Amino acid sequence: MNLPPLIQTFVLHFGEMGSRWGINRTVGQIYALLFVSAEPLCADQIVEKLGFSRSNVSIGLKELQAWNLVQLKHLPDDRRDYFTTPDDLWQIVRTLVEERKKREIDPTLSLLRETLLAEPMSDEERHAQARMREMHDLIELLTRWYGDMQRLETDRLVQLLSLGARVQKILEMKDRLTLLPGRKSAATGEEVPDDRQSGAS
Amino acid sequence: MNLPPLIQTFVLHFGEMGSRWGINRTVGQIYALLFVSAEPLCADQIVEKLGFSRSNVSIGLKELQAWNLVQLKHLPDDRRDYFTTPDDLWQIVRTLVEERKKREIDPTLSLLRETLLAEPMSDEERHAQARMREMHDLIELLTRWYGDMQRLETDRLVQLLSLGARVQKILEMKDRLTLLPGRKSAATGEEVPDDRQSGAS
DNA sequence: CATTGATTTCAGAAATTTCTGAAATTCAAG
DNA sequence: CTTGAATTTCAGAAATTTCTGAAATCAATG
Repeated sequence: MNLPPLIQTFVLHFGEMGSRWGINRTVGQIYALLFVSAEPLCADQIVEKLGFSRSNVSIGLKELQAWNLVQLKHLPDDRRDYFTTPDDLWQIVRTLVEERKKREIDPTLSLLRETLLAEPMSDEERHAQARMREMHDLIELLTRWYGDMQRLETDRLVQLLSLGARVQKILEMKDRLTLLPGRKSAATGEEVPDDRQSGAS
Repeated sequence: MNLPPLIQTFVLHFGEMGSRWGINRTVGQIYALLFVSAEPLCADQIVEKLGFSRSNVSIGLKELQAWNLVQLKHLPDDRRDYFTTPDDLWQIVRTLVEERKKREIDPTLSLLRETLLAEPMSDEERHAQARMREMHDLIELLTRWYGDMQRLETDRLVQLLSLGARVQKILEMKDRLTLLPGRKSAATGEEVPDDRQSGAS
């Protein structure tokens, strides 16, 4: 491995982490390297820096492409493919979550839905089914929430995340508003009379 | 494998999913089985139902205990350990997230913090460090947010999740309130200087 | 349409992970 | 203590995953 120490540390760490996430070490390291590199790299440069075999790098890059985690660039007068990660970290996070959802959550939801249609043949199965329904509902709640967040613009999302627990206060305010008779909930967004005086102070 | 079809499907699926999550198939299956079982099970019952070797089950259970994912029960006049999963699914989710954070996020944050202290020796390292800082800040934002959510009572959390994108409307309302000069934010009840974090993008 | 260089494929080697059965350990009760 | 049921440990077997180098494929260029 042929890297400045700071970068090497980072690359090795991501290799390790990758393997805990079901991503193989090589792929994790390649990604980490691309992530910190100022310029796009081609396969041979990666071979040179990480010391894997050419074919291994090739397969790793293909996997990263399958996950939509890298972008292809081309330099003029050079037909090699050069790879980078998106500059925008939020974009990376979105992609990561999206792909994991596609591969893990969605199939699980389908399986649960199917299983819930079956007629239980025993108390044992009846109980299992009840449990699966709980899981199904919870995953669906989370998924729906995630879908909503995914759609927000990054700035809004960051704003919301930064708010953290303080959003709690807003919910309490919403409750107060909701309690006022003859009004619709501000939170549900149906008809909020534009009256900024009401909840506050 | 000695299970009603409905349960078997579920157990096998979770075995597969487990392996994508860096959890081995056996452990995933044991967990799934415990999850849908009405009664606590002891190691031998698991052996009987899943057909693994006794020692394999023993190791799997130990791993689940290390993850805090199972509870121990004892029956009167029986010194075998019986295992269950918590009834409350939200508790399960909390534990899962907590443990993954402990094993994956926290070490990564430490590594990033350390790396950011080093003096870069080249432009290459300087760029890498800038990138790592972005990552560090983003993870910290997410972690902090997660900490806040973790602390909410389940009911509040569910309420918040159910709200989904509609929370957006509330933020807009908050903005309107905030814009009025010389006022305290109705939302947070505190003085409102600008939002703390401006994000890592 | 042949040449050249880049890239991918693939079969087997190497490494890692998982699994097993036998032996060792633990611990409550006699 | 001893006994015996329950559990854990551990060394090696089995299975799976990762990695390699050689050969095949592809695609731009003269």
